[in-house]
Amino acid sequence: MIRLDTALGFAILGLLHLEPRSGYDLRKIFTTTPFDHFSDSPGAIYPALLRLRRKGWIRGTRPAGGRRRREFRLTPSGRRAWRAWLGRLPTRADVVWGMDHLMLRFAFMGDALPRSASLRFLEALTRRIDAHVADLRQYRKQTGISLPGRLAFDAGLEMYEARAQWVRRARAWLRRKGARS
Amino acid sequence: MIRLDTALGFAILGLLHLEPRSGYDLRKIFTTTPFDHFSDSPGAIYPALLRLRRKGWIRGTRPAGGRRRREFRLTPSGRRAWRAWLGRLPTRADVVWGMDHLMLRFAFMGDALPRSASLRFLEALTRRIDAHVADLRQYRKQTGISLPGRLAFDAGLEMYEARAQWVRRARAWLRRKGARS
DNA sequence: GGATACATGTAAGATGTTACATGATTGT
DNA sequence: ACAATCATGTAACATCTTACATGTATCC
Repeated sequence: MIRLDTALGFAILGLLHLEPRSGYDLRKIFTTTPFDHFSDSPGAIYPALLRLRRKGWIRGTRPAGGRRRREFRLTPSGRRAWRAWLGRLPTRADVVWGMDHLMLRFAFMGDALPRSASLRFLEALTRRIDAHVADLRQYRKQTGISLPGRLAFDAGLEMYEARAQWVRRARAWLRRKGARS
Repeated sequence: MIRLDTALGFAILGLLHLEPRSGYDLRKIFTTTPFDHFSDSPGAIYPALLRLRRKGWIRGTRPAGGRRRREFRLTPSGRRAWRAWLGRLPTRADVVWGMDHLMLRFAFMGDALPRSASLRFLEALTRRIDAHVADLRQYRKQTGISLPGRLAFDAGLEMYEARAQWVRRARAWLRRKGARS
């Protein structure tokens, strides 16, 4: 129904953009970091690295001999793909099905794009979230659900509202910090 | 790494528990409802129905002739599986990787289990979220990240805090409503 | 020399996506 | 008769999970 380009692929691209790393390094990051937890399993990461290599977005050192450390870094075309991904403004689909994605994008954005891009991103995100919250309220008014169902629904609604508040705060912070950086 | 029993399967089980439906009905629900959006594609739903049938959890009418409406309902063993799923208390893994799952479970719980089960569930959830928030704070203190990275991290943290607040409110509501139902 | 951490990968299987195929029923 | 909607399904492909297989470097 929606085409979210694969989260793991772009997370890897983002980490390799910061510095060259091996598959093992990536695994450690995914096991250690509490957020944006991607599969830390070799069965996900090594195939993902292979796919990125086949797309021409990364290239790795090729050490001679057995199983030895192999470091990957972005190619110019990989960097372009990465920036293109980061630069996309949030869509309704992103808000409904890929909020984690959006946060990942925002987190990486500061290192690769000008601050104005982050601000534009947050601005668009505010609008999308507000629109979605309005839709949900509309739905809630029209539809009868049981008490726990309603409570769970409201939990979802509140999460979007909390997110919207955070976006507004983040915009303010970014404007302030940006003014002196 | 973690074994989340498939969301779609249990969502279907939950909907069939409320009333018998066809695959087409389920698809319509998934396209129409704004929350807990599961794939509305026939390529997901019909195979899922087949799997549930093979597990012996649902059975369907078998209309003669071509492609005609086929209604599914839970078997006794399906009802047992369903209650067992609902009755599980939240784990740390649920909080980190499956919050949507948990909300789905809570939403369905009211129709199948006594109110005390919902209350126990929320109590356990509070403890789990609080523990996770403490972990995240700990991580944030120890780790240096860029400004947008930190902002995104804080967004995650705030979502958990908002969720924790909602849980406390939900418990209060449920206790109040329960007292007179 | 053995344990442990470093390091890369494959195989089997589950689930989901997109796109396609097909038939039945109802309204005009 | 035809279109729209109801209704069920398959095929090809991508991705992830679990479990396994294997080799290297370092420390004691």
